[in-house]
Amino acid sequence: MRGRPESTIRVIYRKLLTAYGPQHWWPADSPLEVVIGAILTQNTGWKNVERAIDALKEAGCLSWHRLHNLTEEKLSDLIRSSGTYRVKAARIKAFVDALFRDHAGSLDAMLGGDLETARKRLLSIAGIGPETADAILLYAGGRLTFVVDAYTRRILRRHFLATPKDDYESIRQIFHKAAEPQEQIYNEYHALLVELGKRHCRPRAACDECPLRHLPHDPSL
DNA sequence: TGCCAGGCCGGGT
DNA sequence: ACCCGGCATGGC
Repeated sequence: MRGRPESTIRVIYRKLLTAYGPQHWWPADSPLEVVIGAILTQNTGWKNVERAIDALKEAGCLSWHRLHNLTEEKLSDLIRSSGTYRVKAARIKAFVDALFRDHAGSLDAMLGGDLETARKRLLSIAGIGPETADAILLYAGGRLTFVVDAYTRRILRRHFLATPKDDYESIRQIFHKAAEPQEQIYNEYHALLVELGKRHCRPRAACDECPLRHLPHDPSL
């Protein structure tokens, strides 16, 4: 007796995990580093972000209180290597300000409680959009919310699981409905999609070794 | 040597 | 409701 066919979303997860193995995300030593990294990596390669985090570490500024007391100008200097550094300094400041103003400096408090409520709190901070909010909730807070990035959208379109008119929320719901609802799975799945994206969803990338090449897809997407 | 990266915001149609 | 430019460094 055959059960209901496994959804393509689950098949993709299995294939990626087999091909690449566990990714051990988020690449950070603490929830604080996850938050800072999530903001710094906006439209920026991770290498540049690592440098900026190293500089913050070197300067002894990787604590909420230190960040809170640092001037925005000084902060922007330290994170220069991550690009768009004035914008990002303001965004980190806005986050830290909200953390102390509304949650007495407790990240657990900020990320706790009802999920959608916590998510809306983050989205109300200037510079925290849906992807950054979900990354913080999942990787710093251990909350069950799927992170959708540009690679994820592109991969789903390639495999006819989404169309160009599907927005962030609709793609997020595709995963919430089809993937196994476990934090560990969401954690690994997003990381695996990024790995796939880096290897096969860039200009000049070859598809002949793509782990998903045997699934129905449109190579031109 | 250009083009691009694990977005987000604000202004113009 | 979309669409687009700005933000900016370092890697490939």
